[in-house]
Amino acid sequence: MPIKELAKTYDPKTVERRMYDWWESQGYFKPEIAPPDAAPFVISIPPPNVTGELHLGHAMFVALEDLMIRYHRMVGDAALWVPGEDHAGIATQLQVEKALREAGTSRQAIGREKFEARAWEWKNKYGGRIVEQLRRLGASCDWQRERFTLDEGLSRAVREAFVRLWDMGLIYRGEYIINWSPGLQTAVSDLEVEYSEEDGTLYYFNYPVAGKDEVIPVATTRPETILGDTAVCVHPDDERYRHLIGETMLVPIIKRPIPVIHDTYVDRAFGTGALKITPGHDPNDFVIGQRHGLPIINVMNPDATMNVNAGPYAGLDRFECRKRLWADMQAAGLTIKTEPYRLTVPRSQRGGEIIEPMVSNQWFVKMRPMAELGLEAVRRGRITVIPERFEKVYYNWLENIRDWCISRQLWWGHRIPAWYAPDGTIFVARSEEDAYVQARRRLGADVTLRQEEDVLDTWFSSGLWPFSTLGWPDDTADLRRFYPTQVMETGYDILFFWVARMIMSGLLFTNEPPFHTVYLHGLVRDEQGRKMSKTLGNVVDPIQVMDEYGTDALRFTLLTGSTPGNDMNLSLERVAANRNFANKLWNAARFILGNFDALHKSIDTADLGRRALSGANLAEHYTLADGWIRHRLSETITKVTRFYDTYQFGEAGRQVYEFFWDEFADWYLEVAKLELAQGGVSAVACGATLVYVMEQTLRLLHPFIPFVTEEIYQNLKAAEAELQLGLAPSEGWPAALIIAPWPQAGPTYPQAAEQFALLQELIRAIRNMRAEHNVEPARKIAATLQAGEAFTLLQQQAPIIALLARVDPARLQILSAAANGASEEEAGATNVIRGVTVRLPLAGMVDMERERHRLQQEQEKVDTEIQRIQGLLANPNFTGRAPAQVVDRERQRLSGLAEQSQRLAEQLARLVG
RNA sequence: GGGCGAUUAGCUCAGUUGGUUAGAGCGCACGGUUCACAUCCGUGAGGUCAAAGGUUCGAGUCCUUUAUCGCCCA
Repeated sequence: MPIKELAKTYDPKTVERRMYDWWESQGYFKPEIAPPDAAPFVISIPPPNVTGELHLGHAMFVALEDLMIRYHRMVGDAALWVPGEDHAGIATQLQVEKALREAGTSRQAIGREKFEARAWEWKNKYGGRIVEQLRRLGASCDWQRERFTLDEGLSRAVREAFVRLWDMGLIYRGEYIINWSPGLQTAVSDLEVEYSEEDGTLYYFNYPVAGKDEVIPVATTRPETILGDTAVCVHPDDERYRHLIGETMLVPIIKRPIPVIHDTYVDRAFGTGALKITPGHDPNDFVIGQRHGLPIINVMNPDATMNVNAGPYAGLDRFECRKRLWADMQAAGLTIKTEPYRLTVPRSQRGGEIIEPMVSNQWFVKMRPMAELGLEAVRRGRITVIPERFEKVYYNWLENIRDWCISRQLWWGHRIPAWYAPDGTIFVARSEEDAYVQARRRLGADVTLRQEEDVLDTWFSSGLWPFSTLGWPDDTADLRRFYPTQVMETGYDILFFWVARMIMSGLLFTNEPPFHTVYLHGLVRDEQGRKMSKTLGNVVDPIQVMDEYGTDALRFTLLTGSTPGNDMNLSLERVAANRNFANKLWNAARFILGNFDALHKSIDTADLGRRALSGANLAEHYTLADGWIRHRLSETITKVTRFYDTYQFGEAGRQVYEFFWDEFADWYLEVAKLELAQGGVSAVACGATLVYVMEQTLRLLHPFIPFVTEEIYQNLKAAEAELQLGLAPSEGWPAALIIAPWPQAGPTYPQAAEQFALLQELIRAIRNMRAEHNVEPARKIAATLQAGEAFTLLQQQAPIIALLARVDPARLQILSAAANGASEEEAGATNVIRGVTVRLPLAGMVDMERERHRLQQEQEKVDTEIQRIQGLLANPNFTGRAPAQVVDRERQRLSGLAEQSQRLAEQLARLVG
């Protein structure tokens, strides 16, 4: 019966889409495929911007989260990955506005309602794109549970949360200094402002005292704010100015009178030792202003032009105003000097425009009480952060948290559920109806309400994500079964923006931490460690990488090349190497499948009923190599599972990689060629081992590289079933690898492992000697092994040695220790491996002088090591304090080395003599 | 100003309770058309683990100081 032959190389393009669609159609992404009593394992996706483009940050989180989800699915948990997207207020609004501009209109021209309609159109048009791209990465999300922050359910959650916060007194509205983005014409939160050190100018000038011939010199970096000054402040103990406290000053040019006040906040040594106070446009001045009951004057319009309070400068842009005002002050003789100055400029995280601190009427969340909850949860270990060091960062931020400005002057977002009565009374309610009910009760039946125009910060809704996506505030079945979630995996750059806020709101609204573990990954940078940016032109597009190398290669690279919390420099060479790994798996499978027909015959001719093939019956027929590779597989399963369970995914991946390539492919497969060719029972045992190890390794790798592993698995399964080889796993072939049970470590074969290791060393030694002496690779040579205790072992395994070291089987002599060198007459290369002396009689090919030198060097190395260990063992501190295991190991090494040294000495003596 | 991270082979990176002779991929050198794979195979070279000090029987790993680069907070 012919079985389907695999292509010579693995081609991701023909597999990925088909496989993903199949998985999804089978319902494998749904938690319901696990038994109803299975423990849930839930991750809420970090919702990407609905109109965004896939970047490597997305690829990173998908790789990590999909790995965890797939692992837990295989472990048998009810794995649920809740997908969804974020409406990303500012970003999306900007895109829609840009489109409107291109169409020759504007948001203001079409009005709020039409704008919102356009934004939804935009969302529907481009929103599918990012989702498609997540699928492309292999994300095994339950798409039937997909949510969007602006959908009806989540909007309801937002209103509910807002109302509850208001009722608890944790939301307030008022005039405070906030960060104003003139370009976007909205307030932004503290987190959305970045500070950059830049070269600027410090302007020194004299503040004239009204009615006197005195002045107070002050300095500022922003002269235009002079127009909003409401005081000059000096230190109470400052001899220079003390006598002027209480005097009235005149604001330059506009000549508005303001007082001289005193406050110990002033640093006498800095600048002139006197401060101008602008409560309307400086956060520190705002605080001083409050302390002293100073009036607040706002001198700017929302677009950062000067307003009527700026008198003659009204209408000018702030920077133009700065120039003109300074020039006018110069003319008036008020200026002293200017000097270059390094200043800290607040810039918008989005777009980088200069942020203006401005007093404005906004909505705020009082953070202290919530922060306490958030701190407690982590302090008491209800939430663990990986890596741990970010806990400190988290504490530090929450301990110094400031109130959160949540209102945005945008149209795309959750409109704040607050209504104003004509008299200014605020009614916060879950719906307009509710607001009216409240209002009518207070203000009479004919009251009319106007809803707040502002929308909420996008992060307000994101903060509810882990529970709002599961149905909160309703007590849904999903919420009961899947909340709290288990792991929150995301980039460390949004620890404050998002993670901390989810923790706080989860604790406040659901009384539970929304997840027990926070796993933070780092940024993906370019090969030189630079941040990827469009302007630098070093952006790597994950789609292109997947096109070229396959999704699995990209995933494996991201997963094995990074450690939690650390940035990663992505190297395309590494992606290529991992593509090669996928191909290696593919070809190993191809080899195994290619032998199925022969195996079929072996089974028929071997004196074994097919039913007797499995398990213990076959174990009797395992060869040394079978025992060895099965032993190594068991060890690998144990180790790798431990790494998965402790979030050391990179190490887990590397371990399987090395096991598969360096041990299974490089050694076992080579041995298998021999066994299979011989036929009979041992061939059958070999076939069983091949299938078993291959299949188990595919399981270990599936969470990393789902596509190639599933494709191979399906081929293996189909071929085996067709030929009825009886080599299926004991519990049968699961329908798909994605739902196959996670491997359990099988029996170990320590003796086989040790013996095979000796074989490997011997074979490597022979290969090494061949290479050193330039023996043509194809040439079969003679070899003598003086085996010592390993005599029986080596005799039995002689065919393997012959094959892998390319020794002529007829001229491979294996001698017991007693029998001494039958081929002494021949000069040759020699080496000693553990107790075994290897001699290659390479007549005429060996430079005896060089050989002697090499042996001497070898012996020196061994002797140095012997001395080191002898010293160690002679130290009572070591033997007394080191664990017995460690001491024992050293003792064993010493005896091995001693023997090796002795043998080397013998060889040297022979050469000399 | 406070805090954190990085510094390991030419390059990109691993190295998690301190325990043999510090690893991988790529690159490099030499050699290979062995019927799974040249996206491959074999062999090899290459590291005072940033520097100094300390703890310890034992330090890439823990502590202190310093240097360089980067990030976060103020």
